[in-house]
Amino acid sequence: MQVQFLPGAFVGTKVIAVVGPTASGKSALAVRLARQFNGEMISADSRQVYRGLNIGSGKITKREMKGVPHYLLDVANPKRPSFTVAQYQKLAKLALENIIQRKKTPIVCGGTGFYINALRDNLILPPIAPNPKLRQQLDRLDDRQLYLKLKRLDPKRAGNIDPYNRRRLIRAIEITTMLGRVPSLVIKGNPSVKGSPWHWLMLGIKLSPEELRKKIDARLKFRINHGLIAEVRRLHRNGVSWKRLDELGLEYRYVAKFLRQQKHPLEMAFLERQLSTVIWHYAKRQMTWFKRDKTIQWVENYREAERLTMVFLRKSGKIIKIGKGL
RNA sequence: GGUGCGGUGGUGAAGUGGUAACACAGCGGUCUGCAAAACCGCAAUACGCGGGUUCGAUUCCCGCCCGCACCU
Repeated sequence: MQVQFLPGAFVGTKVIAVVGPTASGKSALAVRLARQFNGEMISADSRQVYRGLNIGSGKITKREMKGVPHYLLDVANPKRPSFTVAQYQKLAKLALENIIQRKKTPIVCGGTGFYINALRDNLILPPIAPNPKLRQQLDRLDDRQLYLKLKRLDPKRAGNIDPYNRRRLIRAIEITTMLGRVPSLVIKGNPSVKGSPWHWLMLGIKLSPEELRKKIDARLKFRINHGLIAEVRRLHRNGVSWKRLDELGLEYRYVAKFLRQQKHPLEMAFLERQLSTVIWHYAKRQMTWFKRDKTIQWVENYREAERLTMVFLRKSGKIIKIGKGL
């Protein structure tokens, strides 16, 4: 019996998330769910938010969307490193509310675990914007000095921070420094979580390491043969600096290096191998992030995802079944 | 055939008469405004083979094997 859901047939405070490592097939599965369960997509990908990063970021194409609306794609300018989790949280929340209001099922799909958590757990992100001047100043200090400084300003935070990670050290100091002026906002130490007003079904795509590696390599090959290099070249011509491309990581970082060095075409093989392992590293980092989240239910195929979704939506939701016999 | 140089963990590459750096790859992990980023930890059945010198050899000597270069 075919089960379908009529538009507006259930009221949702429910949202579905599809997570998993890169190249695991999240988008395809999520779109399929969206079509079956009257959903709309919210991307949770820190690179797909940028305009012009398409092939390299694996952004879904118009065609692959199959008519399902997608949010949080192409919302930022790649030239500037302005986009952050905080920004994402804000925009995604708006999109989420909008979708829910229209009685659709929001499906959050992406591989940026931090973004998903920020949205889902309503992380309280300190209301302190990055301060470039202060950062520049702090950047002159070495790790040890930064650590000691933080320890003086906010011993609690110093207690649980990674003392060698200067990027985070700097941000922590930035927060306490700015926070000092606003006593009412003292969330020093380890800030927290507000909790979500919605119910979440967390679906994770499970793949064996071997399978995943194969998919990564196949996809990479495809990208290289279908305009990846040209995309990066174009981005640079349009004003995205080499430095910025480097920050963007993976494909953008290594293809940019490749282009800059003007290497022989033979070096292409080297580029491909290099990218393959770097992307693999990334996938592993994603896995260690998702592994920690015990609320994720791991599925191996669409059927399992579909089943869980059905159960999830049915719980206290109004569902209309349309069987053959109806 | 001769001469020279070299053979160190999966790969690259240091080094020492008292059993061996480092980098990469591998594996594990952190994560509250750059998160495809940044950062941390672990393991390694590693000194070509056989002799000799020595208290002790990966390090010195001899022979052999293999690679590279040059010579005939």
